Amino acid sequence: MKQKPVTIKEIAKRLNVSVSTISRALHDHPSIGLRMRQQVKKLAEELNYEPNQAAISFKQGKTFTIGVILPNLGEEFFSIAINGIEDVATRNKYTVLIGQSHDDTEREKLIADSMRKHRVDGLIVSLSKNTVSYEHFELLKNHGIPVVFFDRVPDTPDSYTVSCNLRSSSVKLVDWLVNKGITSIGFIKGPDTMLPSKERLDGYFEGLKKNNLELRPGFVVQTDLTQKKTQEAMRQLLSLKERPRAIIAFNDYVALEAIKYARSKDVKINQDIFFVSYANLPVTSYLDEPPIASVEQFPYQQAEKATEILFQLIDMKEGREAIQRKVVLESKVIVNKEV
Amino acid sequence: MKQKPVTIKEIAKRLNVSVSTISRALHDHPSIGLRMRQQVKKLAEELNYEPNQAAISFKQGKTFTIGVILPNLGEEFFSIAINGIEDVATRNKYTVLIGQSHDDTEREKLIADSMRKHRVDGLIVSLSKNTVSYEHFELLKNHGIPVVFFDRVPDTPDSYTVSCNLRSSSVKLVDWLVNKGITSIGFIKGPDTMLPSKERLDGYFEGLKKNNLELRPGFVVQTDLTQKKTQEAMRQLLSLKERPRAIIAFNDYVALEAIKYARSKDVKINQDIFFVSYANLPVTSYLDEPPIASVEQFPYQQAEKATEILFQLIDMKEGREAIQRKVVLESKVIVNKEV
DNA sequence: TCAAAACCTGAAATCGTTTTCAATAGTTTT
DNA sequence: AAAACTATTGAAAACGATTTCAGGTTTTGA
Repeated sequence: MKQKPVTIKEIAKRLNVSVSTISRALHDHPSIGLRMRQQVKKLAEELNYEPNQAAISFKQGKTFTIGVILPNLGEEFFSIAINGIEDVATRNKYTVLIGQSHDDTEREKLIADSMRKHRVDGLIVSLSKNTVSYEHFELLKNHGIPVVFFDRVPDTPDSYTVSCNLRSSSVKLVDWLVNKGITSIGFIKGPDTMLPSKERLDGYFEGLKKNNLELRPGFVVQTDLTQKKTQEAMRQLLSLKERPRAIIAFNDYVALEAIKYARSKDVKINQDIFFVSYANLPVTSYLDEPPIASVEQFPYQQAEKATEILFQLIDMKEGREAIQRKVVLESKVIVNKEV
Repeated sequence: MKQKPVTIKEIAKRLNVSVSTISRALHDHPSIGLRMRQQVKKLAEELNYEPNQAAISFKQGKTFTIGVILPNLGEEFFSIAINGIEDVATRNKYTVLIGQSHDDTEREKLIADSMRKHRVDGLIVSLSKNTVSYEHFELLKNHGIPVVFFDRVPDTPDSYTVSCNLRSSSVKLVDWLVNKGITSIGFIKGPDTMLPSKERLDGYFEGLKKNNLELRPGFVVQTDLTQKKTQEAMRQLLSLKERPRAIIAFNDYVALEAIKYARSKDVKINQDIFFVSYANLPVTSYLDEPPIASVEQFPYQQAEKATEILFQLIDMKEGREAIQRKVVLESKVIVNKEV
């Protein structure tokens, strides 16, 4: 029952050859004869030999593990992203270590530290909404551990990032609304610490300008992504003498919360006020009055691309110059419901 | 920049003592003098020494890693459960390897295999909905790797499981509905392969009997948890000459899908038909007409308990008899909306 | 004062695998 | 037939930390 694992030594002993031969045979090293190779493989099979990963990691100084730090698996956006990471990792015969920062910078640091101690070969990160400094990741890089960010990326020019073009998609959102005849557009922005938050806002401004609309006072409100602050933001918008006809929300969760609040104030969703947002999460399909449009940010593709870059960084210890530091995917406005 | 990690050897060399002394000093071994101990620790600190986990794993034959296999992180139930597992693991200085079966038994096998190869010290599993045989986990056990299941547990008597008492909560659901004056109750059951599915159904039957209601023909329909089958199930219920006044859905996702379908057929939710379900997921709060009641299954607590048991199994290589094999938590009916 | 106990430290083996450097045997070239 | 290859294998070191066994020094007890 408690059989101890078969080692290469055991096989060597049985075949009366050296361990080096076994190792080479199992790796299809060209200098091993066909007969011997087959013999070894056959016996290894019979004995259910499985290489001791710990020993290999130790010897090679690599763990064949990549770390992933993201805010919250409960958000569909990230759980989809994980799939992209896993798929690429599996393809490369790597395993994935996942940590959730829960949007807490301290926790993020702890996890980064733990990942470093576990000597992951590389790290994929989507930043906590509160993170403003990146030393804990610099530390990793100094230890020779490459780091690639996706979606919630830092603004440092030398870091590797994959993100969506939210500026252009924000412009597109405004365009789309204006095209529907809606010109009174409010905006719920996210935390100022987040780069993607700024991008959205800039796009909103650009969209207004492009359509010759002026920014009305009180039409931009802010949430820190908590339910409470989102409600407060929504309260502010609803208290305006002249309410916006449409509201661009930071993401679908914010939109959901805002919709919920508005509904509680007897606002007729998609009649009095339209909502549009970002992320296009599957969960919104269950609402009877979902945001009428949402910007698809392709979490799977972002994560996939980030992981591919990470593996390039892991593999090529030099010649990194060839790798693009900033990858920007085009996002897409998805219309959920025609008005 | 590409500084190679400090080893115990390096410290030994600098202090002109042996590596054994360093190792002992760092572990507070009693046989090391106070002066030496402090000296070593000071230098280790200065050099930012960090033990090579791979080397330790290798030497000790333990990876200090537990594996987790669950159907789908995208389901809030499981992403909450993960938190419980992570917390307990962190407390025990373990890391967590996560794999998603995506409800595919083949994938589940592959992951279990990969976990075994990575020599995880233990495994937490919530079964894929399609899994009917458990050899792939038996294999792990034969290799001395303990396995603990939670929520979606197998029916084998000798496995360690943590689950919720769904039978009793189903009875409670029926009681609650009857108490509201609703006696015409339909039931959307899950796949027959799942033990928890059977439990729910049994509870439903028991609840009917207890309240002297008889099972009406066509009132029990089945879904395999896909959207399509859920819609089909709902279609069947709605096509009955006498429709049920309330429907007990397998879980919140099924309920959401069923509600969506019903809505599309112009059924007035919470007027014509009431929905109740299982899981009590946060996401349902965004619906304007959510299931009026849901059975809270305490994913965090289930996962936490399962992980605690796993660590008991890992630590006590013998004396396992003391550990309870079947832990059943009481579930609770949560009322979302008074009728 | 001398033996015994207490205290502190070092040498070396060990874990499983990979890899470098040789070494042998057999084969081809000249 | 000697020289030069080629093909195949082995021996041993290395990776970093832990641990057993033993050795040396100091302190304690009588």
